[in-house]
Amino acid sequence: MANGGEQFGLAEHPDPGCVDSPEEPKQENPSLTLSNSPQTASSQQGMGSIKVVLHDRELWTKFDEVGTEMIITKAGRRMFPSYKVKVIGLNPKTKYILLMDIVPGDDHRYKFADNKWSITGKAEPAMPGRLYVHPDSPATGAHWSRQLVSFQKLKLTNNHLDPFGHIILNSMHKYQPRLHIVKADENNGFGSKNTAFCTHVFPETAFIAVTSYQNHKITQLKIENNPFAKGFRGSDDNELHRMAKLQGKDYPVVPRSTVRQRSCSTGILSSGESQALRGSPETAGSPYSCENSLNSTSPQELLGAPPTHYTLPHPHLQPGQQPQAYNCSKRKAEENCSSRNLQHAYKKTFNSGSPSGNESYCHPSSYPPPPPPSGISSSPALCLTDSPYSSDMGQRQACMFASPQPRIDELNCASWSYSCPLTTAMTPMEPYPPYTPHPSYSSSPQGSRLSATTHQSSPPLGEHMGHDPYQSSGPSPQSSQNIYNRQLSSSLREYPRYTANLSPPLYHTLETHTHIRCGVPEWSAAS
DNA sequence: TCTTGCACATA
DNA sequence: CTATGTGCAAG
Repeated sequence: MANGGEQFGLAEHPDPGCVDSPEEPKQENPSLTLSNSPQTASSQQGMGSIKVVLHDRELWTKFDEVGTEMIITKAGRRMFPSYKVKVIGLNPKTKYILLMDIVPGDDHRYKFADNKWSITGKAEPAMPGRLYVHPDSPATGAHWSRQLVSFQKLKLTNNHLDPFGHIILNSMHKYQPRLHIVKADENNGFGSKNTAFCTHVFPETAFIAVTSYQNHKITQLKIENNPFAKGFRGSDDNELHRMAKLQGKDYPVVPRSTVRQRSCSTGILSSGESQALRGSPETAGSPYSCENSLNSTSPQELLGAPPTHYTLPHPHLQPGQQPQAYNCSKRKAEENCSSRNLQHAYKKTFNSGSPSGNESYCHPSSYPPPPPPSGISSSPALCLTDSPYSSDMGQRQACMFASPQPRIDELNCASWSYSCPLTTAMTPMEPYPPYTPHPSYSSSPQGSRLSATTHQSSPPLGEHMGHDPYQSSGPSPQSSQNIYNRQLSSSLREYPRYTANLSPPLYHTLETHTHIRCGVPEWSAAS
């Protein structure tokens, strides 16, 4: 993000067709899915035609230009702007699970000094990532398409022992939210082999987690745009009154009607000084997405799944990226991706290199991925299973898992994270210590919500990206980004023990190591 | 840096 | 009305 300016600077559209243009009137950025391999499984799966548009992209862009910060608290704090998307192209009758996770944007620790963000060291070991399953999941394509899909209730916490299923993050670290759409059709249940899913990343939603705001510009943007912070808005007069009140003086309050909010306007940022300048309209568009469908059934395979770690392209750095979606469908490892299979398919980013480049990645599903050289790859996998718990029998649980990294810390994390049942199964396969399953907490009555953990590891940034480049042929994405895929496990298993625990709200966490790299060296915020 | 209680806001 | 989400400032 922050760094922005770069990416946007020019908005070139690499693909005409694909993306949204910067100027689009609204914020819709269609993600494009383009499918690379339409005919492949993906198309069959129907995941290839899915487009995701980030709602209120302009607002996100305003924050991003300054260097978005999200407060994290022990109790859990919502994100603002809220992550809401419009999903297009789903099969109306097919059921899907929509979920989010938030992965490290890089492996740096940041500090805010001299009115700007800079790297101050290496990131802490990633916390176990958790998944936030949209409460409506699973639901039909018709349902999801009917209105905006809001992840507004998702909460962020800095409590590594959080019992509520909130997404755990480290303060002063950069993160990238991701949206995953998993096909949950009955005929294609999680357990089945062909579970397909696609991932969408909007680079403009990247942020640095903080316990208190660092950049005053961000504070102002939050106050101006978040209805719950309306109490802090006000005309100057109001400000004075408010201040006075705080000091114990009670003066009549002036109507603050005058708040100045800006609408989200134009893509250009208004904030006057936006610093960076990224004006990038482009981002809006679509994220890159990839689809996958897996066949692998065995846990092992799952585990073995390719590490998908992908790194994100630096969004920020690259100028004109256009959002595009990539689809990768992998049925079998052999198929599409097979060649690719590099074992790890991951996307690489080239940030520096090609401005417009984008890549998509496919992951081979079937091969166990050799760990990336750097060792850091992350390979999250998704697994879905039907859960008995869900209110609806049919509900499924979704979990992401990835092979853990060898790190101790992570291991530890794993221990406290809730693990998905599948995990267990998988564990054996994994190179690293297994996850221990943990009871899930349920917070919501409905069961629809699951949380999983993903472990993130931090890879060496630069390097591992490079390695295998597997690039996708696709068009280059612009703003949104990439996607990676992972496998889904087909097995449906039930784990009795979990059952009990899983109460209605199911939170499952699995660990996955994923690491996204956005490489931005610095976010400069600007200013 | 982070936590806590507060006033003020939404829903 | 209640419950909950905000940033602030004090600790």
